[in-house]
Amino acid sequence: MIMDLLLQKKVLLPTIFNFQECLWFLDRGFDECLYTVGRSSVSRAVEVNGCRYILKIKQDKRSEVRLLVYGEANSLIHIAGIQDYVDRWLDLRRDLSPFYQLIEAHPAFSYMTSSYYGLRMIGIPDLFEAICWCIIGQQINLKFAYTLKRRLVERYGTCIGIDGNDYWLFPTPTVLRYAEKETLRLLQFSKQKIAYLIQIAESFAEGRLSLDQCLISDDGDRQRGYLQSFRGIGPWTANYVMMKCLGRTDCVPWGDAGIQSALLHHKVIPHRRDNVEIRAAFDAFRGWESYLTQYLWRSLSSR
DNA sequence: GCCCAGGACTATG
DNA sequence: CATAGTCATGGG
Repeated sequence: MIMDLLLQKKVLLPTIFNFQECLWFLDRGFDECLYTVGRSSVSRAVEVNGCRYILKIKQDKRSEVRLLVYGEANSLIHIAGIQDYVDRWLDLRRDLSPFYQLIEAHPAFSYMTSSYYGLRMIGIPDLFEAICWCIIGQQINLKFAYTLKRRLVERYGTCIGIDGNDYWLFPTPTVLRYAEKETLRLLQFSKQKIAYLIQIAESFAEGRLSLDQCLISDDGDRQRGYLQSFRGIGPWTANYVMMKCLGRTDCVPWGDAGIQSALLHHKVIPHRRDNVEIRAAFDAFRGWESYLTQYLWRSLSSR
């Protein structure tokens, strides 16, 4: 496939924003297979309205951020959908000032407003990808989770090459629902996770599970209830998806091992699995729990 | 060898 | 309702 530069435009940035900080979180030293982080850019393949593109988001010397869209020559450009994808990926339509006021006032976390200044919620705009990523990552260490994701993507996803670089699209529900269980076992997925992934893929393919249905109601409890009605989606996954994909700022993936580690490091809780103390820690961030979670996860990796 | 990983589900009291 | 057992494998 020959990809041409179809469009180039300036990205409208919110006030509290630092592209380098976002880039750093996007990379974090893990073996990410769905995008490539460079010194001042990030690139990935996306599918919007059935058309495939390569997106490159790049910061230039004047620290302006530009979006470059590559695609097949003379193909349609679904710019609204692409823009929406980018906005949701880096949470660009959010005013973070209320969150910064809260965190600035916190004795243990106030340093984050300068150390991590401008870090946005790094989202997973595609719901199917978000849910699958959660199931993959349940109860295993992150490094192994990235290994499993790469195996899944390289076996069932779609590769798009441009300028000698390969970009991968996450597998579609239509493909994954017919994946052979024995093959997935060879890729070292557990039987449980194989069953979850295939059932989730079926639910998407048959229209029972979709972003639109998640967003029928704005009510968090309803969204959680809907998501948790699918096998493989528990409280942790539902809340993770609500913050990373549905754009909610008020969710906590309760039970998350990373949150426990971060709160322990900050001496905010005395020991892991102290649910009372953990809830108390989030109490001061009502409405912005998702962002506190994001910043706590950020604190787990150091430069 | 042991315990923990960015959990969820089932069985049992 | 609360708790224990199960799943899988890599990493420290």
